[in-house]
Amino acid sequence: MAHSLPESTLRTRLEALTPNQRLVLQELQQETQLISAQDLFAKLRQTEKIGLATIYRALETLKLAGFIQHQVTLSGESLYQTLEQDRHSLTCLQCGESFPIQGCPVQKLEQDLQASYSFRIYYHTLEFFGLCEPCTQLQG
Amino acid sequence: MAHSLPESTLRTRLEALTPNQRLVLQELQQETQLISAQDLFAKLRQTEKIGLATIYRALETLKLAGFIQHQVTLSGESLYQTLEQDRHSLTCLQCGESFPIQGCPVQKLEQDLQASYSFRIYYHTLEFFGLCEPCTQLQG
DNA sequence: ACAATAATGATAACCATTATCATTACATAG
DNA sequence: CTATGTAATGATAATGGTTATCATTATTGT
Repeated sequence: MAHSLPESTLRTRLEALTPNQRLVLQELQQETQLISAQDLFAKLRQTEKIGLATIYRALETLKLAGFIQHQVTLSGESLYQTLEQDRHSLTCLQCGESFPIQGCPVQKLEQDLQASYSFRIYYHTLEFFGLCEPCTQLQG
Repeated sequence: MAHSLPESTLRTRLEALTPNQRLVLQELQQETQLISAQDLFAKLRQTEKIGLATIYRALETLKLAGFIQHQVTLSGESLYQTLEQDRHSLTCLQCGESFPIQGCPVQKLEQDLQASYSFRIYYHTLEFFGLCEPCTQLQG
């Protein structure tokens, strides 16, 4: 994972979260793929009394606290995952489908940048775009 | 650059563009940083009679034709640049400011993926997020 | 228990992007 | 050169995920 904070620091950060924020974090930790705020809302709403605005606010807080990362799809929707998950994918420009890739090759680079830019890096996004096999067939 | 198509293919692709699409491409080639569709519109509109919708359509066409790439900022705005430019940056989650980084370390990886995934890769996005020096001072 | 502060939920507002549609430019056949 | 189907264009309405607003409820510290 990107961060290796002392255990005590992590506990402090976790305890600083509100119940709802913890709820959102727990749900994210269980997801097997990136998820949008709207979908998160739909899932949590089944069992909890929680508003959509609270979801968005929790995501913002968790992001600034270094728990989760955030990226925006080509269609403009925001997707979230925990820092530990660090998943990346290939996305087709034509049909929009995404194909996950294995492993993350940017860890080393992230450390190098950290040192040379005096910038506290929390996470990175790395996505590839092009045409998937079927769409390649269709339009050269 | 990501693509090295034969010169003749490039010429064919260029000739297939409409005047407005060429206009947008030329403006993008002159930019020193990523630019939004709205800003592109504001600039071109100074000297040309061109509608905002045409800008968006041109960007879509140029993207699918392999001339330009597209990424979405955390605030939801789309930014464009040519494939050759291939610029990346560090962005502060707090104040939103972006700091360009030198060089692109993903070229090699892109080729490897190309081979193993049967997916025609046009471009990638690689962005780093965290806190800039000033914002780090402010909130630990 | 009480005041001060933070969090929450419902919903209105925002705004970049997309869809619509009438109009204009272009290409090809005759 | 003109007719006719096709593609591109511009203006603007519609869309939809996200953010701002504000009254209400929980939480914290005294």
